[in-house]
Amino acid sequence: MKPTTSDPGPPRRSGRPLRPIATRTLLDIAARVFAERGYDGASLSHIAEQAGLRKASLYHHFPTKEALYEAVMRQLVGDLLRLIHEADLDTGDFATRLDRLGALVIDTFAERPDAARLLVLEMVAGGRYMTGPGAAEVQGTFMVTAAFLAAGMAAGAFREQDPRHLALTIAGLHLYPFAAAGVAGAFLGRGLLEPETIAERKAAVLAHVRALCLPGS
Amino acid sequence: MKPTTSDPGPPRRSGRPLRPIATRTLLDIAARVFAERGYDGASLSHIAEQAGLRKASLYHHFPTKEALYEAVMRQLVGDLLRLIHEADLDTGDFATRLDRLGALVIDTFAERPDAARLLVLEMVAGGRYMTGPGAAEVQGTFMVTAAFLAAGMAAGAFREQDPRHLALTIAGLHLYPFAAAGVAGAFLGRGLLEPETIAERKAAVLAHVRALCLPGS
DNA sequence: GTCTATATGGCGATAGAC
DNA sequence: GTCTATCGCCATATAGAC
Repeated sequence: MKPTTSDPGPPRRSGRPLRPIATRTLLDIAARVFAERGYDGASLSHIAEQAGLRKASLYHHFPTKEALYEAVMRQLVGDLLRLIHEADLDTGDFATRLDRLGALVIDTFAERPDAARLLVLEMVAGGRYMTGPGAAEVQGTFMVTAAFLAAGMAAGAFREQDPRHLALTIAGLHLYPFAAAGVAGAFLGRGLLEPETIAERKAAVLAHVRALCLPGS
Repeated sequence: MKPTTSDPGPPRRSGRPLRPIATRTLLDIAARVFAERGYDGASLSHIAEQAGLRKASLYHHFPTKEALYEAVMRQLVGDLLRLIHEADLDTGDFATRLDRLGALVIDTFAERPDAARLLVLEMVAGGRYMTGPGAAEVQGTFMVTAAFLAAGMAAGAFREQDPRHLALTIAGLHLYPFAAAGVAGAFLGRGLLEPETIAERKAAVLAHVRALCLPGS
């Protein structure tokens, strides 16, 4: 039945690269798949397929699935922290800095839809990265945020309240709708990531954060 | 060391029940495991082990893993919706009803830590249940919330704003800290589910929601 | 740097004894 | 209603050709 000689198999001949792939490209594709299906639900076969190569070829770039995932998370968190540092959040009055930070976060999640999903999946279910290499970064980000809010209160610019719970609340109202973009979009009747919806959401979030922080009008 | 005579294999001899398990107990255990590891990460072996029986025995209670998961989600959503209906949220002025609803949600998540995790995991990653039997319930809950907020605005009790984005924000500030209870507790320096922390969080959330909804002090 | 082919293990699910 | 035993499949990971 089968040609007994060689039968090179279904897809294509072996041999040379044809089209080598950049590790950075691989990371972006893997990030998308991990964000869509979670760590356990994302198979290397599927990631490889999305990247246009074979599962075994992934092992040339990363030694294990865990290592690939950790690289994805490391790059994501690194990008986000760099972004925050580049925006100068130390100038201007407290209300202005509040607006700038909020707009920056919304724009970032709008441009990288996987970011909120990956972060929330990590914090909720996994801790594959956060309980480990990323723990310090996450705790640090919360601490910095709480410190900023406390400073605003001490300066009399923000209403007096528990800065840690305020930080948790602000994180939640930012992260959740983008992490659950599908559900949110269905509720809004229009994709959350469409430009008009993004603009709506940004205006709403800035107003919400102001209402939470600034003294009564 | 061990009685050498029979050595019936690792766990215990075959045969009769010894201790039959209630399906409701099984659902609670499965809910905990699904909440901790996600759908794909939760193996039937592990669920069975937690329940004190063998993997194959689960198939007497549920025909497939999907069916078990759907039963878990159905019970969870049912419990939550029943709870909301039992609390009479149609009496009192708008500010009071806002407080009652907030306190109810916090108390619920405090008592059932898996609830927020499962809901967020569903909305973020899966949609195994929500894109299907549960879609209507979730959308309906958002609609009802938005309608309540809009009614408060029309009555002049709440500040005029987009009720849909306000509903998303309130959902996020409620859900996220409980869904990410581990991260939140590490940041707060004390477990989020300890009674003192719960009381703190409840007071903060009620104040936050009031600040978002009520006109400037 | 990508491929084919394969090793090994855990998964969901089934059969049938007790 | 639970058990032991097993099936078939797909997962991660490895070996080695080109």
